[in-house]
Amino acid sequence: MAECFWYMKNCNLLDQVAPDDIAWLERRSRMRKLKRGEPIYLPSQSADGVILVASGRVKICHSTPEGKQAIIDFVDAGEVFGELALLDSQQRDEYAETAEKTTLIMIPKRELQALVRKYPRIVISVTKLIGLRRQKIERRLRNLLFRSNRERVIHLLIELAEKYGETTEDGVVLKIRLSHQEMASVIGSTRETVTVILGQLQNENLVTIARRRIVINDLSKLAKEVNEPLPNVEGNEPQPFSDGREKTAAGRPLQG
Amino acid sequence: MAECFWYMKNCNLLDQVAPDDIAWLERRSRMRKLKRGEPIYLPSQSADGVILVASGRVKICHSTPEGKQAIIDFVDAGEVFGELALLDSQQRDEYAETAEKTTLIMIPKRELQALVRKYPRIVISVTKLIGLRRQKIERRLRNLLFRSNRERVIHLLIELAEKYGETTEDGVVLKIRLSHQEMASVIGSTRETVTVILGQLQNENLVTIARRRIVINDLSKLAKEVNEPLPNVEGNEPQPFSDGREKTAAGRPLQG
DNA sequence: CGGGATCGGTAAGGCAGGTCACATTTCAAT
DNA sequence: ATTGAAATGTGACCTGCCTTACCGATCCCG
Repeated sequence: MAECFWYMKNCNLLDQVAPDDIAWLERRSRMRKLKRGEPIYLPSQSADGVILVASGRVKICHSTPEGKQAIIDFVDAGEVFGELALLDSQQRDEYAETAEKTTLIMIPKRELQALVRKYPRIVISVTKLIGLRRQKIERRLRNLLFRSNRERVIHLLIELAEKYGETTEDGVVLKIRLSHQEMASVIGSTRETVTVILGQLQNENLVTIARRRIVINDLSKLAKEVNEPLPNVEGNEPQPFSDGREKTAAGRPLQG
Repeated sequence: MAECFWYMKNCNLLDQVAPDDIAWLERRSRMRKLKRGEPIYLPSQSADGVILVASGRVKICHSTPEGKQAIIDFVDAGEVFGELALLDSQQRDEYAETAEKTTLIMIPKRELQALVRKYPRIVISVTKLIGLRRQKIERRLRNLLFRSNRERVIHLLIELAEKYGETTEDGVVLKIRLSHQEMASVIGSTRETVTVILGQLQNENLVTIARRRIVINDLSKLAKEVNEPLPNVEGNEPQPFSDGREKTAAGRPLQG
């Protein structure tokens, strides 16, 4: 359980909390280790707390009546999800599953609320978190409405570059491995179409894919094609963090 | 300006604020009266505060490079928008325009922050507001991915019924007037397609449209077709408010 | 390191829905 | 009421992409 403590210390939501209190929270949380592709919660289950991803990666999904899987979001190590449970304990209407071997820490709502009483600042962090995720979703909505599948793929690549990209001499390397099927589930398309489009982008020398490793050779050309500004990517632009989990800056936004 | 005061009193975000403080806020806010179809802010403008819709209705939009208008959300009288400006003063990447003759109250960020210092509770209300909107957007995302245009139209009708519906003996009357073009802009389709689909739904006696007034004759059948639960509609189910602006309930969710 | 499962590539065929074009109706302002 | 503007209804055409089918490559776990 010492590792659990460490994970929680590294969660930006808790970075203003004294170690003693983290230890207290830790004792009241539950750790789960899951293999790839295992369900975490189902849509019918009521939300009973917040979940911290200690290691691995989680997919937030939704299934259409015809059985197609839509991926709403990915949650990486160090990030929390299910945070809307803090607002109302309604049923969730999405489900979550692991995208790879993953360790989770389940933090009960009740204990977190107690912590909030001691550290009111946490509310601000939570607000920021929810707001940033909302901006991300709004952006995805915009990038889907009226967009062709090629444009959707390009938008996705740009998003991935922002979150997982690292600039090298070859271009922007994406430090995430996604199957074509998963990409299709994100953009609302089919596996075959994604395959074809990625093939085209390779022929045009815009991207290079080898062994499930995506390298974007010409990010600015991609961005220009869909009228997006050139995003910040790690190892390039001055701004070091732009992936929605920057160091929370002691969340002064509403206070002054 | 007395009316301005009244509007602010009726905004659920401010319902815990003493009248004196509302008056103070009012003196520092600016009122704008706009005709239908006028721009409120453009994507390039930086966000400098929150905007309260005193009367009328506002559209939050986004334009694709090809000039198609996507409608992200409607904001009705009594609701605020631009609230993400409180989190970070980034540029907005959407624009807002009036959907009809509208009166707005522009509340500067600075003054609202001062008010937050006196009423920390407001943060909770803001969090709830942002969270509810996020749930709404996530739902729209789900309802667009992998859905045919017919299904999208039906999902839209159900959403409208929840927010604007009133149950009568004829069925659910939608107290909002939308053009086919506007509906198309919401679901990412074209005006012609929406026309055809609404015509089909009329032939199937699912809806009746007369003089831009939409009446849903068989909401449960519509809901069943897209595997949605039957929504609460004003004048029918026990729960009186379910439109995302319920009386805020002094927002106890994070406090215990 | 071997073998089953998952993933990637390709092609033919069909259809939902976008585009264009035009007629008619309804709305709102004078 | 009059009239120009906006919204609606409808059809022909065409294309993007979904569907189905199949096969080779790659991965992963025992």
